[in-house]
Amino acid sequence: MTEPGKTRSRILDAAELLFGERGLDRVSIRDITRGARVNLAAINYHFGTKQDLIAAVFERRIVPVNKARLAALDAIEKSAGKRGPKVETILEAFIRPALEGSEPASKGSVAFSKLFGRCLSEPGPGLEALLKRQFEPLMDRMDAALRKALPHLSRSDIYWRLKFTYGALHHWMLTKDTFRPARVQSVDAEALARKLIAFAAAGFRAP
Amino acid sequence: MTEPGKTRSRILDAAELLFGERGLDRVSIRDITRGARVNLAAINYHFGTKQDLIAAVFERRIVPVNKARLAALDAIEKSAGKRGPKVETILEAFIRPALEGSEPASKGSVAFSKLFGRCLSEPGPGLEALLKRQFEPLMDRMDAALRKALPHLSRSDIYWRLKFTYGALHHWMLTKDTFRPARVQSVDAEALARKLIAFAAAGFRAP
DNA sequence: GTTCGTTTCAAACGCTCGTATGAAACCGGT
DNA sequence: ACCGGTTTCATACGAGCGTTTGAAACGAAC
Repeated sequence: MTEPGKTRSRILDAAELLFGERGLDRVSIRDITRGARVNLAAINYHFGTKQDLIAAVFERRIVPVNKARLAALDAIEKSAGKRGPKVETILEAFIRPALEGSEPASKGSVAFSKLFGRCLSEPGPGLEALLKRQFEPLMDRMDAALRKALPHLSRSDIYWRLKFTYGALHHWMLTKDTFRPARVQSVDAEALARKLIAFAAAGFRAP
Repeated sequence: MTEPGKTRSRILDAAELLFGERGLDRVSIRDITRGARVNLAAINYHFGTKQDLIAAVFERRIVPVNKARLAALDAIEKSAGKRGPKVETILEAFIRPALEGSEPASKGSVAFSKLFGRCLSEPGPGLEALLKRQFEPLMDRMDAALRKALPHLSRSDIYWRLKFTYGALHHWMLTKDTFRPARVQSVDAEALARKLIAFAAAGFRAP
């Protein structure tokens, strides 16, 4: 018998690792239970369907990331006072928690980054409702903050420029160093955040 | 017996449509042969493995797109003369053919857009060599053109800013209007290209 | 009509999948 | 010790998968 009380988290850890490495559909329930060293039926018992497990794996990471994003927005709005925060600061509140949430000092780090990129690009049937619930408040807050920072920009332009920004972010999280030529050095999340914030802030300020 | 001589292209069309709609792994060989109204063994006969079929589906679209990109780069370099083309023009040469290639006046249009976004974000084992072959010359040309247009930028910065740009492009092609709020109007490829070029050109010019 | 290479066909192979089931084990409360 | 709810277990179910195989059909050349 597996060590009691740990089955659930072992499944979540193994699933996260494998889903990150190989994608959601190329990982079977048996792969996960093998990796977690638990019985096959444990997934059904603890989570229900594979789709439910996917949602649980994702949710345990995205919820704290988006909470941190909202908290960061609160903090920057509070300390900016009447004029509101600058574009760079707003983008940082959006980008940094995602990158930090995907790079804890654990071995799940690369896995979650890829999983994050994957699930946010192609949620699949089970995740769309979860994503909508999770992201609508955050996107409304981002929209409001960016409108204040860039009052001449239409909401439509804000939407599209924000979509380009998170498209680039998700793409990086998913692909990391794929196809990077040898002449370009790899970057960590910190450096990537700086580069993306500079790029996107300039893009937001485009005429 | 299926109408002779058409089997191969019927398979390619059906596969493209289904891979685009549902992703590579969620579409079985039987789904494709059902959609194409051909015999199950036809895929093995004409293409070999499923992986080989994926590569063939993708290759028949990406090759003309990248050819058009290189031709567009040729044309703008020729007509710009000594000073070289502007960043916007370079980005247009990169972005527009991809969007045009994915929106022919056929019913495969949305399918290829998603397939393009998907394969370029996560190629999978069979496609990496093809992608490398297809993209290395293009990326070298883009690098050279952008260096000329922005001589103060390091090659590293050019690489990362280009990655953000195509990350955003691929993300849009894959997700289109997912999560777009009702207050924002949908855009066609033409309008998207204009917006992304403006955004990215400003991002390239960031300090 | 015959031959031969190509193409299509029906069926099989060997395997894996996600989900479900009933029994056994566990643990805490009485 | 007994009970009951929870958890783990081994196994089965029903279905589907990608690949292969040998025969039949086809079409062009002689």
